[in-house]
Amino acid sequence: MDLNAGGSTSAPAPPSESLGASAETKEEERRGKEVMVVLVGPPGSGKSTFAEAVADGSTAGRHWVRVCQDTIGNGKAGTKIQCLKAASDALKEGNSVFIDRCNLEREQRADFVKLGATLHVDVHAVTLDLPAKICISRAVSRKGHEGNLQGGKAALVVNRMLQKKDAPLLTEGFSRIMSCNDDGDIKKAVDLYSTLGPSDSLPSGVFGQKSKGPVQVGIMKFLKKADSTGVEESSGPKLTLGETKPGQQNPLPKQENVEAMFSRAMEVEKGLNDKKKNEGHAKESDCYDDGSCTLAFPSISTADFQFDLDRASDIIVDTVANFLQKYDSIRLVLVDLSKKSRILSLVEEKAAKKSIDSRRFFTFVGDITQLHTKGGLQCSVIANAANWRLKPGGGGVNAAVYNAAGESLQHATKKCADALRPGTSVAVPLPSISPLHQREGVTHVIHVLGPNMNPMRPDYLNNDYTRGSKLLHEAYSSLFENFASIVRSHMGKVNSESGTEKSASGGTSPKDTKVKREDNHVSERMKKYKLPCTKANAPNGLDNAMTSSAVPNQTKQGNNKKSGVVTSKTWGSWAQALYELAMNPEKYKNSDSILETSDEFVVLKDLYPKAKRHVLVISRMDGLDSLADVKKEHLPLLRRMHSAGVKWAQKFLEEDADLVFRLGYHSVPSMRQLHLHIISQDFNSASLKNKKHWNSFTTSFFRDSVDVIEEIEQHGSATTSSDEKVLAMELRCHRCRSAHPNIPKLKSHIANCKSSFPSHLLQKNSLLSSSTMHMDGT
DNA sequence: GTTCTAGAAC
DNA sequence: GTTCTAGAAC
Repeated sequence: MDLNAGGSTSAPAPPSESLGASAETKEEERRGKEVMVVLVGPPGSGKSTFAEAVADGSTAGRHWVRVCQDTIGNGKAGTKIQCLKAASDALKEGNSVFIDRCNLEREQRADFVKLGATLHVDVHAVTLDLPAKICISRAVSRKGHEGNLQGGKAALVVNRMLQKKDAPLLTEGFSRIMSCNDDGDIKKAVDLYSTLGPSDSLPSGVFGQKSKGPVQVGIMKFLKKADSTGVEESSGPKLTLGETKPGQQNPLPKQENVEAMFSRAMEVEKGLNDKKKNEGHAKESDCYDDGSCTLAFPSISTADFQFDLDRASDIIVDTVANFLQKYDSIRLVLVDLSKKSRILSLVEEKAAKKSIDSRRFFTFVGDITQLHTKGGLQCSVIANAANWRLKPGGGGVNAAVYNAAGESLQHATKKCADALRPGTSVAVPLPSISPLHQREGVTHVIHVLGPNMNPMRPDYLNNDYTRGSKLLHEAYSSLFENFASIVRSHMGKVNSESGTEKSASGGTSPKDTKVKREDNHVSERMKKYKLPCTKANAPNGLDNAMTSSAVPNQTKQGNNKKSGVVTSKTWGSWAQALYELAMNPEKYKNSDSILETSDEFVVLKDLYPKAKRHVLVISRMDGLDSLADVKKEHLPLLRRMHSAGVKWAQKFLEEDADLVFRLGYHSVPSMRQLHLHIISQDFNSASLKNKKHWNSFTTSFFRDSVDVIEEIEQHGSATTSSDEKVLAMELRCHRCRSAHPNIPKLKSHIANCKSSFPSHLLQKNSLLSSSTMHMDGT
């Protein structure tokens, strides 16, 4: 690492003012050569040693003053204000200063930077960026430390401090930032400052920072991740900013200078990236040429669904930026028919503002079904603004895509999904017989359903833009992830010959990790539920995204007929496990978790039991998702589910007579498919972890089975008055009602609380214990 | 529903 | 430093 690169320039005096060479102007002249060096580093990083070494070893006639907060109060630790005063005085007297305090947080440094600006002196940051271990061991072992920070206390403090560390940035107002990563760097920095003559100045910019440094990261974020472009460590003055001509003083960067620096820095980085790309990523341009990595998509929801264009354009730019950051070698094109399209111009404007790489995301005016033949743009994947039935017709993009693709798209779509929920998408491989495939080279169509703000269309959101924006965000994310999944499998095929893991994954290693994690997550869940992996639910790294969107809410037809298939409540993919089990219990008959199966219900041990005994009686009726769906006609079912629950409680009581059981439903369940909880009231379980868990079983959120049945008998439906607010309530013991500050404390309380249960539970037949069982004979 | 994690509280 | 929670992601 060449800390000296850029040269410490031996500078002749700047041209002085020609008029009135008074003492004052001489003072002015002299100013600008003083420098304030803000040392940044935790205790033990060697700040004092650094400052002393320069002050003592200065060979060029510059006078250095060390301002040390640990000694500033008559040899004892003082305040920041004292330091500021001392620094100010020293600078005014023509000295240069070292600010010898930790200065790890931006806020801590800000006042010094400000002081420098006021006095028109350069402010440098020198970061002593040694491994935490070293700092701790030095801080721990030192004796007689000025600030009395040594021993075990020091380790604690160093660790705490490092957690809050903000690396210095040019934008804070530093004209020069220098990082020392080891003792060698420190020595070079000490030499550099020691040999700095009274009228010398050092070049501005960032020096000696590893690639993780803040400036680089910021730029990389715009242009590409450091790891993927392989830009080497920025040793030396990559950013030769504010070139200091001999003799020219080096003023603090003003805001516009800083901006100029950044844009230049970005150019430097960009050049490097381009170079790298040309050298090592020739595939990328191939990939764009054959269109295999390009997705063309229309603006979702902004036409017939009347979504606000301004909001939509924000969401597009936002999701695109996120997506491009996550993946390399992928290109996105927003397409609209009209040249005057407002959404295109809004998106263009906002994308430019966000500095999104225009080679990887741009807008295109044309027909999305004729991009190749009419527009000369090759895109292997196009998105369709679909309707929820995934049917052809309607108008706009949907009609155009189905028309252009022919019947084979309908068949192919049907194989993948029956319907879509707003905010989701489904990728459909386009058969090669499709004219769209043959003529335009489109291999996949991804159907997307966005939120609807048009009262004449289904799932009207009534101007609820909170929900609408969320859904639109989800829609684009889902679309892009589906696209990434296609590209991955394409790349896998293309590169399968080379056989290396990296090439097979399309080089998107961060995402690979993520996919693997998801797989683990899914298989873990499968394992826990002991659901054998079938083709339908098998976790598959490449197709995961597609599978999960292709199997949305309704996996079976005729579901929930009463409301026309799509219910108001949407269920995430994770919420489908009970439904899947209820519909196909035979698939899981070998599972230990299933205690009983009948035509009407399945009894399952809860896989994350919240008490010693916790089982679910799951209705098998398709379309009965939760208590809200229950009507009088379901009463016989509810009674039989209740009886089954009582039977199992009885069985458990035979094994442990101390248990007490409660049977009931969650007002708003997290898992789809009506299920009755049978849970022992000890709540002694490691799976009971949070407030929501506790309150869902001990507040009005838990609806006793007996009450539910009675209510439906009387009113025809169960009240849903108790909403999810009660889940956030304070933690109270379910027996004595005492309040507890957190879950661990609550749990230790309930382990010992012997109070009787609240009378309202005792009076009803809500609780089942060995004594009540005997009395009731049930 | 769980897991993960940032950050608040201690 | 640890413990705990709340929110996001899945």
